[in-house]
Amino acid sequence: MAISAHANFEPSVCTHCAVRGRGICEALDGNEVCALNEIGTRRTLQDGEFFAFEGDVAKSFANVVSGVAKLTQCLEDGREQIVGVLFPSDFVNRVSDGPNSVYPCTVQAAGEVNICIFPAARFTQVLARFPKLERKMLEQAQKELDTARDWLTMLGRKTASERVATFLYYFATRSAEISCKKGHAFEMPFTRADIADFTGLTYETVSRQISILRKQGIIVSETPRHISYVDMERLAERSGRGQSGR
Amino acid sequence: MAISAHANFEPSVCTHCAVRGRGICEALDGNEVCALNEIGTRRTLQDGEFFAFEGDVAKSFANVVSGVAKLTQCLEDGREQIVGVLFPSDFVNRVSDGPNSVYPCTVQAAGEVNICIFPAARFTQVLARFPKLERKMLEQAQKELDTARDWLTMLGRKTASERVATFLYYFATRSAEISCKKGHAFEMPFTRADIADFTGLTYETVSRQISILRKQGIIVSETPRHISYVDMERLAERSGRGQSGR
DNA sequence: CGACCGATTGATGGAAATCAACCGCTGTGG
DNA sequence: CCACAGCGGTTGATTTCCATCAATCGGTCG
Repeated sequence: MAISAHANFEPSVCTHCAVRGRGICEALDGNEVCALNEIGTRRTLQDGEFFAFEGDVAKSFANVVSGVAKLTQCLEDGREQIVGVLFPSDFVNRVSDGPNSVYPCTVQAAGEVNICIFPAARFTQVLARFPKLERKMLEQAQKELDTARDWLTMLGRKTASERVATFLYYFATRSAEISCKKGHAFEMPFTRADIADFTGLTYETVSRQISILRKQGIIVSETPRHISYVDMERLAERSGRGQSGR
Repeated sequence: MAISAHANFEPSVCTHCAVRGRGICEALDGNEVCALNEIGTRRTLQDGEFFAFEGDVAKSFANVVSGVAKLTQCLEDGREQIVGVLFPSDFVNRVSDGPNSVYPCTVQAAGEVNICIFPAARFTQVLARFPKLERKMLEQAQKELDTARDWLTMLGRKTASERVATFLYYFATRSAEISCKKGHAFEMPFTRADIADFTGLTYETVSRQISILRKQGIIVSETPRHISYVDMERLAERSGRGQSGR
């Protein structure tokens, strides 16, 4: 007997996955997501562990399930820049130019990160079967592009204090989206040096700017990496654009 | 009689179009491209003319046919940053989030620009018929993202002289790709102020850095906006990354 | 012709980098 | 068990690179 379109064969690992309803998996129904589950494997990255290196051939793609990862680029003398941040449901891939395309940046865990890994070749086959998946990836790529462009404006035109405010606003916003909690308190997996690599500053300057925000009561933090309160209103003012946490 | 799959109904305006073999149109064969031609209209933008404004609802998309356009973002006090450059075959669109999505940045002609305009709603219908088109757009979005990320590293971590070298290397490379000419001479539609908005510097600093490159013989230019020779090798060295003109 | 714009170059100032000292915490080995 | 090394973070002193302010030039257009 043919499988009914309404029978639900969704794997339980997917049903219980924190990002089932977001990101690329959202595009597929219970039966379709089987195809992804069949080729996907779960893995945990420890703090600082790398998933991929800039210039390596992209043999596998990955969906972030929990935690935060940074995308970085380096200049040959070691100067480093964070060019992207992956939150749960964000997808690392490289479908652009054939099977031998390389990662344009390094992917490194900031804190513990759970990912769902897909072999690139097999993912590409699945992709060919589900146009909905491709549409979802296009939408994600355009959102990432919007974000990257906001950061270009930050790096090109904002002052040190605006940059740090922009970073904190962005991180608080995304953290709240992910955790679905109100109140904008969050755990920060980034060190001061990471924030410096994000904002194009030095870690000393970042530290000073955060101290100022703390003294002004715009943020409250007991330890450097735990933010217990964020005045989003005033942070937005200081970030140089009404809504520029995007 | 049914139309043969091999009959060629490609409109002559497409056949003779400078970007027929590149960008999104490349994805479609002669018959398929009819669908785009039916909804597309040609238009010429004069130097400085705007195609779209940041925050406007994206009612139409456009393919650049000739010339160069800049994508810019502003802070409310007027500080400006160029966040993208459109060369022939680059496509302006916003499929991400429904029919009421807004342009994330302003699109402005730098010099005379020819574009092929598509009403957003009708383009979306055509898109639904041709998955190949969507794939092409995904590839383009990922390439734009790669470019934007390279620029993040430029703005976050490079010195003034490296930034100007990076800009010139990028522009010379893309100009050569488009014109398919060897020798890396090119007409520069950007003013010093535009280059400043690209590199996150002031126009005075840009002018000084270009003067230095001229004195060192790395570039030769009779008038400020015409570059008659570029030593790509030495320019790449000065740009801070072996291949970072991308 | 004079006004204006884009560009160049010089003089000066300031924001952030660099250099440096020190604190608290963690982990480790004598 | 304590000494101490190492790391992340904070804060102060000094330097530097680029922004700012300013003067001038050549070309174009009304």
